[in-house]
Amino acid sequence: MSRKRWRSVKEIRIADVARLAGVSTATVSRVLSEPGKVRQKTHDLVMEAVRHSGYIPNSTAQKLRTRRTMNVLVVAPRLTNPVFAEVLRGVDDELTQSGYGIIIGNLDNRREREARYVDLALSRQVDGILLLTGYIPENGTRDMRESGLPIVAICAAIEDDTIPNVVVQDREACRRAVEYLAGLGHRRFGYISGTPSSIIERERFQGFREGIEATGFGHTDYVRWEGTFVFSTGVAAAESFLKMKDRPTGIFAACDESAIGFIKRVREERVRVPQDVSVIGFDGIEFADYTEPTLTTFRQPLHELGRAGADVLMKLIRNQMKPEDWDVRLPLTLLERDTTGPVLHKDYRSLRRSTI
Amino acid sequence: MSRKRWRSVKEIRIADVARLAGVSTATVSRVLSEPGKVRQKTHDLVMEAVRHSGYIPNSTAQKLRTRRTMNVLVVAPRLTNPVFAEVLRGVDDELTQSGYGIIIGNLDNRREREARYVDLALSRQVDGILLLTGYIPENGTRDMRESGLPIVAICAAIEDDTIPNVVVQDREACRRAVEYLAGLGHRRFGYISGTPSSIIERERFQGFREGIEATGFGHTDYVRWEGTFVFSTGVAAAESFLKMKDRPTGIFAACDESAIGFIKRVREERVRVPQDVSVIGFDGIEFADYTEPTLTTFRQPLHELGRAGADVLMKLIRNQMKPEDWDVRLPLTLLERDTTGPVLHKDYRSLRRSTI
DNA sequence: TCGATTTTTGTAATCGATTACATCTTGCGA
DNA sequence: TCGCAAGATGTAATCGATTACAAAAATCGA
Repeated sequence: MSRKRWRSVKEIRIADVARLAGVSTATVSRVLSEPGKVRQKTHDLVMEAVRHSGYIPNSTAQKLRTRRTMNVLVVAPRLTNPVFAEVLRGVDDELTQSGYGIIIGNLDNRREREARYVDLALSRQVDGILLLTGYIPENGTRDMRESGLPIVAICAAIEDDTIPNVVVQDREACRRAVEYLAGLGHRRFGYISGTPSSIIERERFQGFREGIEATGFGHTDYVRWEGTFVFSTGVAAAESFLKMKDRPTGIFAACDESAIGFIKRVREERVRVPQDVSVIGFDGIEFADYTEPTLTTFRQPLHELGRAGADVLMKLIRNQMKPEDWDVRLPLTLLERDTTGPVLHKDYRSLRRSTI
Repeated sequence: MSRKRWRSVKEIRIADVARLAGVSTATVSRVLSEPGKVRQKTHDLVMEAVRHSGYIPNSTAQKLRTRRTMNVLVVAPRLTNPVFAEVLRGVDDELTQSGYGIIIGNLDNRREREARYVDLALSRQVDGILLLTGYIPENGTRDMRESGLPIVAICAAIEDDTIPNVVVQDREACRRAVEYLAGLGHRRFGYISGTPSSIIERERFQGFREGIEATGFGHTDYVRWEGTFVFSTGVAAAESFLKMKDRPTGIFAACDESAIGFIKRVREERVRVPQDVSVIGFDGIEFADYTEPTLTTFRQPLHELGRAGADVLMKLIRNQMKPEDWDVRLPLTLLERDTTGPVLHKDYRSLRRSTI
């Protein structure tokens, strides 16, 4: 098997172009980056040389000299999570348009991975940082703030005066979720949690509890199942649910995946959704519209969240930030679909008889 | 609202450390990158200065001098596709371990976006390229090969002697899919396609047809529904299916999403899966295990694919490539789940007798 | 046409590291 | 103690662009 070897491309430098056009490197540089500063005739001469030689500036040299890398670091807990993937898409849309590149920092839910990205920031490989983590990564000695680079938090808020937050109104939405279930007649609730240590989870649970209190039944009758933001958490919650005598009838899951896992498992045991138990999710991932029954959930404006976060970051990089733009909180939309419905039985005893 | 402004971090350069330690910059550089080349005493002196000053080398300057960027460009058709997200995870695992960073090139299914990444390659912002696209991106004038950088194709093969392919045995798997359905007694088949212009789709359809021919019934009795690699393609195929008089009983979808879309839609019309129609998908995304019924599908070793691709690329970058490693074709695994079953329909009773 | 002013272009310093080569130390054997 | 090789460190060139400043050319009015 004889393969061609990599073409060893002769690298064309700005000096080569200058020689070809019979001008200095300064002039070539100006033609390429300062429009209108060079006489038309010279300009054409240089452009001809550029075209002819196929010259493309070495971006590393540019970066060194200008101190701008035109790259942004995006740190996310897990890229295979459709929520982050979609946010990243929004970020990408916005940044690409302005000529910025994206370096991804995928933690894959392992915190030890964050150190690497702190170093990356400290060694000035990027002009700014987008955090989807809800906390400031550190490497044991130092944290990302010490890079002096602009940082913006998306998805999960960070409590730090120097860091703008671009997030959704989770807490309000979670409260509304409970109110919605209560409005359908539900009185006993279940909460399927996300990763307990995460800011997002804390916000959502807080909202859930506020909702419970707001129902005004004078008591907080709910079960809480702990887990992480994955399918299997819902399955585990379902196992626990199935063993209960007095099952809750209104379940709120902190993410769509666990809602889906829950539904799948309980249906296997012939529990009907929504007749026997109503389930409401959170996120609005595309997949939630393809389950059976289709999932009632709150849709996050994920793409918009990414765009807005990137926009704020770029303003910060360019020093065009106005204080009133700092914090953004986008609303969520309730998608009323088929996993929620009115309580059909006033008394749990009769419910059980009719189901089994 | 008074916010703290970004700390203006004073940048510490190698010269500062050298002065602090009372040595030359050359020595500092050697301490940091050539272990054992500097006398222990000097070494400790320098390290103390480094620690004390919190020095981290400016990576842009390093890149310029060493001509190594330690970055890799990964071009993918669409990042919100769970298949690519998972492959990217594998790539990330492997590259991160070796100190490489990832710059993402998300085409978002829009080919006009590829130009940007060609320029990025030509301006030497990366040391190598991983293509998940199945073709060589170009910017109108030049294509990525002209960067002279090592390129590796994953997921979708590229026919170019200079580019190693790290892919799966799609064609074989697709053939087996048909054989599997045929083995269950199916004689009329349906094929739900992916994006027709993509290499992946062509490979899979080719395999499907080979499978049909291999059944040896002397005819090719199948319907083909065109679409792209998304849920809605399956829904559209289902609409067409539902209108047919002589419906096929064995459906093969070129990806899990469209299989899921198909199943959801036909079940809405009380078509039973697998009693009335068997469906088999392709990819093995996590979600396929949470549908109802759970989806029979071929699992791609996605994570492994990413790792292997990254591994080949790094070998190429380091010039350690042995020709026999060039092409990798990983096998797929059939996950027999609940959307496939024997033909039950009475018209086929005779067939069943003869086959089973 | 001349000189002053403005515009265009060139020269060389600069960004911050690495590294070839030169020079200085050290260690060791005679 | 001296000489020489090996080892450690320093000096300065280098990577490839941008840009401050200097110099040259063009423009314009008198």
